[in-house]
Amino acid sequence: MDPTTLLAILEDRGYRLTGPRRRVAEVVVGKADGFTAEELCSALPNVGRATVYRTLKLLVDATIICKLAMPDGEPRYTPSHAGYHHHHAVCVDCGAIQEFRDSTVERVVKAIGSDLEGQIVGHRIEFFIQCGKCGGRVS
Amino acid sequence: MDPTTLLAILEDRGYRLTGPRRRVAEVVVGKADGFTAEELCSALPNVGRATVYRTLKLLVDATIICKLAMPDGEPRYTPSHAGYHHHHAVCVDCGAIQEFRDSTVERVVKAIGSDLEGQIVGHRIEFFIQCGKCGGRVS
DNA sequence: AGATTTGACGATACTAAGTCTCAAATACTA
DNA sequence: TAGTATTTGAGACTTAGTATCGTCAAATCT
Ligand SMILES: [Zn+2]
Ligand SMILES: [Zn+2]
Ligand SMILES: [Zn+2]
Ligand SMILES: [Zn+2]
Repeated sequence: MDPTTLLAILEDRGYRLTGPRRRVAEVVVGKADGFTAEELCSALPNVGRATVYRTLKLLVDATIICKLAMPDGEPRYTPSHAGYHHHHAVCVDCGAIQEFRDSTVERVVKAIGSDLEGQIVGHRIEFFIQCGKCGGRVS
Repeated sequence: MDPTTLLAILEDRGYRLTGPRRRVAEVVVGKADGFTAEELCSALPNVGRATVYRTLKLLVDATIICKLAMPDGEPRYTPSHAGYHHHHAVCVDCGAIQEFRDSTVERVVKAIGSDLEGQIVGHRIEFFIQCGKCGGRVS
């Protein structure tokens, strides 16, 4: 996604197109392999921390980026390419992210849900990998 | 699990059975529905924060308790009943936790892994539910 | 039992990640 | 372009957890 499209989506949702948001958009779309909030803050020294975090929240709400958690719980953000429900495989060494969707997974999720007491309101599925560059076998 | 068994496991792993650890064990085994680290600190005002966190880490390493994350990322701990690999369904309202294991899930995980670039080194699967008590349909 | 060794404790300082506040700046609207 | 609601950002604050280090006590040895 290019910055202009990203900003258009925010505009459609009723947000103003401000300088700081433009600058955040510019950086976010360039981070194909995901990033942490702090990385973004460092990359944008003249945008306030609060604004960076606020904008991240807007982008997550707009499903322009995804927020996911590393094994230790550290949050990581990644530009979302798919327009639909999906999950992520994250390289634990370099942070590279692959999105995937698998209908079998979703079917199984539904099946398990019917065996549990209560009603499923959400699920989280994340795979942790070592990518090819980082020493993992390339399948 | 009763406190004595829990402590025996720690002892087997080479740790000393100290007063603070006994007290932590006592409280942890009573929290069937999971708890946060801060809850544990409050429940044990005469055990230092550092010791509470250190003991939690020991218990996670010994697979006596599981550490999992709520949708917003807040960590939650829960006594583990299963001795094998499993996942969790957490009530987003009251924090009640169900453990589950499903061989289909694990098979699908393996299948997806072979489609991804790199090698899977771990996975996280969590379901978020509303339990019966909290308004969710009882299936 | 008493002495020794070493692991564990806990008060406190510190760090990291993120949120809140509010006056000032800015983007849209008419 | 003036009016107004939104947004910004410096910095204080909060929350969750870690590091330090002198003190203490559990296990071991004699
Ligand atoms: Zn990698
Ligand atoms: Zn899914
Ligand atoms: Zn519940
Ligand atoms: Zn599994």
